[in-house]
Amino acid sequence: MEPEKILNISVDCVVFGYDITTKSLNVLVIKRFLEAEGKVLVDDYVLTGYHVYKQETLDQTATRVLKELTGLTGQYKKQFKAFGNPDRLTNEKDIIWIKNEEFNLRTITIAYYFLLKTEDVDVNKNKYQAKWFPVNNLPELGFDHKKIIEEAYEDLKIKCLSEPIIFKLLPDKFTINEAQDLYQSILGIEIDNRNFRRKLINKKYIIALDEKQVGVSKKPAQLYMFSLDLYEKMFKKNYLINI
Amino acid sequence: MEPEKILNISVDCVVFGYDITTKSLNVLVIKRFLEAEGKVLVDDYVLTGYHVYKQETLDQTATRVLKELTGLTGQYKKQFKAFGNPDRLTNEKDIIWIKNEEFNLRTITIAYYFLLKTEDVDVNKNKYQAKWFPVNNLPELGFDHKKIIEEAYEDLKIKCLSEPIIFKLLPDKFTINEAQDLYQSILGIEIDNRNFRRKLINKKYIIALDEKQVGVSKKPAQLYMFSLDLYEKMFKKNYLINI
DNA sequence: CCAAAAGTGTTTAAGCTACACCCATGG
DNA sequence: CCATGGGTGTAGCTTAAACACTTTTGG
Repeated sequence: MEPEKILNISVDCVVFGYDITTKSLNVLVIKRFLEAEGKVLVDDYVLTGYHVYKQETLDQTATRVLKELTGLTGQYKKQFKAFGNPDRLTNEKDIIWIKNEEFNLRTITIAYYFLLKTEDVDVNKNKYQAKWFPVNNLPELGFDHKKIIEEAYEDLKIKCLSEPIIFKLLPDKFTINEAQDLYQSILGIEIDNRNFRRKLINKKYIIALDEKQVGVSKKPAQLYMFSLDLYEKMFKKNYLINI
Repeated sequence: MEPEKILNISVDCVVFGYDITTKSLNVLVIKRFLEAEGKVLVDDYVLTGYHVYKQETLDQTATRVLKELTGLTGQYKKQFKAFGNPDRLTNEKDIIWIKNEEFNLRTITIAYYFLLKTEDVDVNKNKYQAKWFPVNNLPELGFDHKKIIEEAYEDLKIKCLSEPIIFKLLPDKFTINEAQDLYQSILGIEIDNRNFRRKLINKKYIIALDEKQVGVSKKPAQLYMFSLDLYEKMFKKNYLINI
């Protein structure tokens, strides 16, 4: 039996997945479709989310929602904002949709984002018809979910500059150029390869492995890994005022 | 008549006030006191907060709570986190207290912080018995409010390094040394006066006024102001990766 | 004239920016 | 042998960090 739900509080999850082959930062959304008397009433996408259970923390709700959607656990997650405007679920389509759901029209949602790799999710046999879209080319989205995604993306852009979270989006073993491509995708900028290389390789917590890429046509690149252990050991808060 | 409340969703406000004379970053809290049969049951402090009304945004709730407490409007505010652990209101004292209030035991709170000057609040004739405490020397606090304050403070520490929010804590006209003292209070560090001075004075949006301090014994210092207008005009996002 | 706080310069080191070509590999 | 992406070095400039004494003013 399902635990008791809090009907007016939900968690919504912005699942960011990086596709290393297409160099695309994507968001995982699910299909929302409803028809009646042969007419399509609702046909768009939404974020995955769910009510908070009476006996769980918000973090637990987020973890549960991600697992239900993707089967994954232990991924990087961050609570970034609560959305609670009175009109956030009151577009025409949303109201039609909510009629079919056990949903309070005045629901506040606590939004999280997750960082993972697109390849870790098997969207083909997904019961929610989950689908990846590039964060810069989103489909029509229900509720206020476009806004939620945009704010998650802004938070991610800022956070990736000061914390080593990009490695959550990369495979354990990656090349310098892959890391550069990722930054370029997230930030939408061009980075000088020589400067970026030097910067990364000089970090003691970026470890060159005794391994190179295999199975690539052309010159295989040196593989590196990120050591969270070393990062935390040498981490020193710097109070650089930069206003 | 009071608007309809959402009984399980509240907003709590961490009001930071800087006291320029004592160089202390303070938090405004209100008294919580209850006795029965001559015995003191509850005697501590809490943040100000209130239920969200059915027809208002979360930001509006926060603004309303601050106005109710201080009479002030238009102060800098930031929503920084939602707190929703199932056990966050279940300490012994909290349960006693909640019996007297129209409060759901499973309430989720959206926490905001405000930045202002202690002198802008008249605590003496405050009906909530509001009181300032240094953020590093807080009294006993009810609910999970100690944790909320600590997380607000952490957010403020990070944010003041990259955004010109300290000027919300200073008078319109301030001296360089006052700004330095403020940074030192917030961050708990010592800053070299010559380096700090040069840094600030070189900013085009820090404007030297044709005015000096008056009424001070000893040498009166040059007054400056912060121009938000100029700041925004010259603001250029820099994508410095610093991991 | 004295106490107190304001204000001032220089040197060194680190790190960012800009910039163009050769190399190694697999096919 | 060639196409492709991997990999490399330097010089100039900006900015941070470290450091101690003089000046101005009100009382």
